[in-house]
This record gives sequence, C-alpha cells and structure tokens, in this order.
Amino acid sequence: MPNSATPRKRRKEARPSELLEAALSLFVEKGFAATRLEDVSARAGVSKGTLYLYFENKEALFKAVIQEGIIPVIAENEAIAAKHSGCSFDLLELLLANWWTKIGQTAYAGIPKLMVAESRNFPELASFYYENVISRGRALVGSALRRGMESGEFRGLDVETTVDVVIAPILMLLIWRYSMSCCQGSESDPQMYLRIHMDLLRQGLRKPEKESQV
Amino acid sequence: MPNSATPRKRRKEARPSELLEAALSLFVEKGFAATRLEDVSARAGVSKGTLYLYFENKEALFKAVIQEGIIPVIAENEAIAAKHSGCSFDLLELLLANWWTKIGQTAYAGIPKLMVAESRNFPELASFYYENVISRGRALVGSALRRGMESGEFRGLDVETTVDVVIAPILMLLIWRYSMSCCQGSESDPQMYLRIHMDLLRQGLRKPEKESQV
DNA sequence: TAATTTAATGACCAACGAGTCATTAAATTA
DNA sequence: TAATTTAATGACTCGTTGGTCATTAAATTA
Repeated sequence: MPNSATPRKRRKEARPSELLEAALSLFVEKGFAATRLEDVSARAGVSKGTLYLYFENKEALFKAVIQEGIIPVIAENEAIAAKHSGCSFDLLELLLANWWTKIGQTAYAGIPKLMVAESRNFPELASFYYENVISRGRALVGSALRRGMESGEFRGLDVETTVDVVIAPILMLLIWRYSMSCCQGSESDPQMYLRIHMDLLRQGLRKPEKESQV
Repeated sequence: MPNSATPRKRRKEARPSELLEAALSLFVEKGFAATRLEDVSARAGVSKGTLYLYFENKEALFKAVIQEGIIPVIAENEAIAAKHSGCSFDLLELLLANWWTKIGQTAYAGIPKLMVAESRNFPELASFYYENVISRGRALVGSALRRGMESGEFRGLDVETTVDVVIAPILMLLIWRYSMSCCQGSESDPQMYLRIHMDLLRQGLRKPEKESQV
C-alpha cells in the first residue's frame, strides 16, 4: 500500500533529534496550535506516521522540544559565578557573554518567545521552564547584584525587582527577534544593543561617590 | 427552530464592542488559533451565529481587536512631548506615566503579548501595529533622548539602539504579565519595577561631570 | 539466499471548529 | 392590534488536522 516515490532509508537514531529540530523551528514561528504535524514531519523529511513512532502525540512532541531546550548553559553559568572573585559587574558581563554564545546564537533562542506565546495554554510546562531556566537565571543575576551591593560596588536597590529590570532587555532581545522583528525596517545590532544595555546598567548601578570626604 | 431557553434581547449597538472585548481577552490568553469562536461568543453572551452578524470571519475579528487597540494614547503622548520644555528625563517620565495609566492598566495591555505570539502568522497586521504603535513610541523616546543628549543632560549613545534598550523593560512588563507570570511564585510590583527601571536609566544616562573644572 | 524483523509510508478515520442559514422572536411600524 | 422588519438563535455542513494502522520495503539474521 505505501508506495513511496522516494526510496526509504532507515535512520532510527537520527529521527528524534531531526523531528525535534523541525518542531522547534515551526513551534517558535507559528505557535503550538497553528503548527501542523504534517509540516513538522515534512520539514524533518519523514512522513507524519513516522513522527508518531517517536512521539506519542503533538503535546508530547511539544514538551520534548521544551525539555531539550534546557541545556547545560545555566549550570555552566552557575559554575562561572561560583568561582568568580572579581568585581560583580564583570561577573554579570561574563554570564551574559556565555549565555549569548551558547543560547543567543542557537535555535534555542526562540524558546522564550514560544514560552511567552504558550504559557497560558500549557501552564505546567511554563512552570517547568520557569523553574529550570528563568528562576535559576534570576538567582544568578540576583546573587551578583547582592554581592555588588554588599561590597559597595553597586548602590542599594531592591534586588528581586532589579533582577527583573536587568533581565528584561535580554529576554526582549530574543523575543523580539522571533516576533516583531519581521516588520522592522532596520535591523538593530544585537551586540550593540547588549553593549548599551550593559553600559547603562554599569553606570546606573554604580554607587555615587561621596560628595564630601570626611 | 431556534428555541432559546433564555429570552432574547436585541442590543445591536452594544454587540460589536462586547464581542471585541471578549475576543481580546481570549486571543491574548490563548492566541489566535487556539481560541474558538464558540468561546468568544459565549463570553460575550451571544450565540456563535450572532458573532458573524458583526464580523465577517475569525480573522476579521482578530484584525478588529488589534485596530481597536490603537487608541489615542500615542497621540496624547505626542502632544505632551510637543509642548514639553523641561528636562528630557522628566519628559520620559511623563510619557511613561501617561502610557501606564492609559494602556498599562487596561485590557489593551495584553496586545503586545498577542502581537509577539502572532506576528509571524499575521505579518501584515504586525506591520500595522508596528507602524502605528511601536514606531511612534520609539520616535517619542528617541526624540527625548536626542534632546537630552544635545542639551548635555544625557551622555552620547547611539539613539536608535538606546531606544530599544529603554523600551524593552516596559514592553517586557506587559508581555510577562500575560504570559509567564502565571508560574512565578511571587508577584513583583509593577510600580516598583518601573521606578527602578527609570532610576537606573536616569543615572545610566547622566552625563558624567567633568573631572576638573577649567 | 530466504526468512525475519522493524522502520517507514500514506490512505484512511473521526472529531473539531469555522462558517452557514432557515427559523424564531423581539421590536418597530402602520 | 396586525403586519413588517430584523436581531438572534442553534442545528447543520464541510474541510482540516491529529491520530491510526495495514502494508511495504530496508536491513538484519540465519
């Protein structure tokens, strides 16, 4: 019955990751509900039936995509922070640089946009992502801020809220790239964006020098 | 044939806005594809057939929701900026305060999240929103920044990129509220968030004083 | 080389949701 | 008050898509 014009090739070991890659790309672009599994399988170069050999259903595929996106960058950054002994702002810059290289320039960069779009449809998955990525990232930035404030490098601000303000432009950079950037006339340079963000932050966080020396 | 358990009431004039309000709420929460018109009409308290009396199809309803979200706040802010003569940072604060009151605390605040989620599925609509809201908002912030830099109030930075950095936390505040905030243990206070953002920005933008007075 | 295993296929099915429309009934008009 | 207009309804249709599975054919085994 199945009578393929293209000769088949069995590649069982490669299929799951090919399907995940195709699914990530399409889920990020269209969202869950508007992504058809026919398109996912076509992009992966297999039939729709093949997709079901590896993933139980559409939702299982979606969950696998998110889970696969939890790669060890957070752990790396946690290790970097644990052994950092210089000034706290340098630590923030190191964390950002590592994240930018390992996430910001890969396909996983689309996941924040996907999570924004789908969090209310999949609250449990959103919680999973929040706990494994956002929460840990916030903790990293928070501890760097706290340290800087304690050492007198940074001025005193509410840490939990400042973390949100610090992280927002970083997340927004990715979210924008996969959403509204399509209708923007000119493309802004991510490196310059991040540089200006950090520059504003460096000065914005700096503890003012004493007006008078007593 | 139609035999309603609930008595009917003709309210033709009120229907469109009721439907739009219901649709906005559900589109923001679930996205376009995962929102059923059965649910929109139920939320508006009418039958699905009634919805089609006022909107040609699902996409027309969606477009109407976005277009209705383009309210005159941008024009107000443009008027505020046109007659502002104080320091540029005060202007930024005025713009933010007006926007926060007129958008940030209304149901329209959900539109940025909706546009993020759907921009790739509806690129023309995304362009429309970009041109009518984002672009104009960027121009406002940009002109305030430029003015501050020219007057010596702010230090020199690339204006177009700085605009993005300034706007990012503001947009992120709204996007987050309608997405990942559901999985956050503690709720961060929007007012404190905006205050810290502006505080960091004020200091971050400040032009350093001359080291020596000649 | 034939038999067996199993990855891959595409035709098919059923459920769902967008869209339709004949009918009803509220409201207005004569 | 009866006739007319028209807003509102819910049953219905149909196309799409997630999911199924009998069949095929690639690869391995004996």
